[in-house]
Amino acid sequence: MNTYSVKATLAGKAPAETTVTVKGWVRTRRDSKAGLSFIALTDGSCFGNLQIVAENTLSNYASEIQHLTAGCAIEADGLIVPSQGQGQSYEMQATAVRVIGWVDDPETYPIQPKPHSMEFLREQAHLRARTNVMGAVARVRHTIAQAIHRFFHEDGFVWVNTPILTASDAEGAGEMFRVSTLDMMNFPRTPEGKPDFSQDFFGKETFLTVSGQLNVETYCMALSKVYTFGPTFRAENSNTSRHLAEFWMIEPEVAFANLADNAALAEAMLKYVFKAVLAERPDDMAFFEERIEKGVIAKLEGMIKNEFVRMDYTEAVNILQNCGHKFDYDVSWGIDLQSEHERYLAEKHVGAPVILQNYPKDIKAFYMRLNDDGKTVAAMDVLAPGIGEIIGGAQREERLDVLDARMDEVGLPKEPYYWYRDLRRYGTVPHAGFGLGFERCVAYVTGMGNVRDVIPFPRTPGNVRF
RNA sequence: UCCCUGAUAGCUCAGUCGGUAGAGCAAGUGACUGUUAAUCACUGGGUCGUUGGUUCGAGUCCAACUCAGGGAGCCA
Repeated sequence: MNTYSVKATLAGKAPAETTVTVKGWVRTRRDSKAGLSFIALTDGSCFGNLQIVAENTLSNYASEIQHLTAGCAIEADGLIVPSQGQGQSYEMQATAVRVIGWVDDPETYPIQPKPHSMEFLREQAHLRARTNVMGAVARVRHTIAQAIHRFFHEDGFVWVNTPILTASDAEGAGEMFRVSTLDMMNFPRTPEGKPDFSQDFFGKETFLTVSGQLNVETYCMALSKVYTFGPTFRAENSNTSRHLAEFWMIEPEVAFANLADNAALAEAMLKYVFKAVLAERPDDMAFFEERIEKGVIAKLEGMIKNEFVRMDYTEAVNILQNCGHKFDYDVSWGIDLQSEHERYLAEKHVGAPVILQNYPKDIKAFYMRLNDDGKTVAAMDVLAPGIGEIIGGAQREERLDVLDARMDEVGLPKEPYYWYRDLRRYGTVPHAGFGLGFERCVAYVTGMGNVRDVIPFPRTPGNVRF
């Protein structure tokens, strides 16, 4: 007997007049004393449930079927037929229902057929995948990841796996997690009494990566179009809906490209992703539209249709200074824009994503390319309404003398970066890239308000339980 | 890390002026001629986050701590 997914049966892909098998978990059970029960079955293959009609003529009707509760695992055999009731295309007329796994103590089973708060579900991270929301998030997350790989692949990019362990202790992107095999109770010490990392596993102090960018630039200088897609770690004590200690990041890097090319790539990539989600996951998006964020679908359609606004930092400062809006923090040229400023630009002034470009060099990283004005660098941030900075990127400084001057200015030692500087000594070319926070992207697409709810097992300060 | 708010049944919450604990959903039992997070009736279910303090008496007032949420900073 052939097994069919819930998705296939609802799409009418199961053969008519043939007994098939479905397998999954009970969402709800409704009884009718007409002598039958309705079981809503999910197997995660799509948003919808398959309705299984089980009549009291089944041998285990009273003993088992009437005791099924949310979460029970079952297999059912039967005919897939057009539904006699409203609300679903097809349903199964069951000839057998086998219970594979009961729910122990249904009263305390956390996942009940009712609304749960996201905070509660976060405490039940091992069970929350069984909910409508998390199932929909998981499928959309997968769709986005696949779309990103497809977008780059179709455009001739090569996926480069940059290292997760790194000895660069000054990548400048944030606090880092140390990785060590030294005995923390009794570690070897230098004459100065500090930990002697020369006796550690790698012979020097080692961390988890905060960015694959510097590494991926080396492959960019050989393969022209490359990107990373992998986990990233930041030991910042950030407690917000947009930060995780462990998150996934996509970092394309393109040779012979400038800032305008970079912005165009970011825009094309986001549009490609949004189109893919709307096309491939209409069921899940309809759910997000109804229960999570009214208007998400129109939001994405608008992003696909309209050109992203490009705006120079200097212009943004002028707008903010003359808009008449009272900000908690005053705006002047040279400051790092506050969340309230970015939000005003994206949400009020433009009402759509904005690509802010050419920031003052003093508030940006050392590797960003110095513009001819000597004051700004070719950096860009993509600000999305509602979530803020979703992408940060730049054209890189390809001129060794300028890069060295910048490193001196910032006070970075050259020796650890000799390999990064070598890229500028041997066949250097203009190049540019950006970083996309994967969870921020998933949150934006689904309308979910917290990145902790779009990653299966969020890691945040004080939370590494599951 | 800073500011604000919160923690009461399995879940979501109410709980007045300090006077001895409530609802809805879920669960159990029963009713109901195909239901759509069904409906109706009944039943069981509580260390009021932790510790200490004030008081004859604390879910309620005070302090500290823990955790969570919103905002900020840092950033993706």
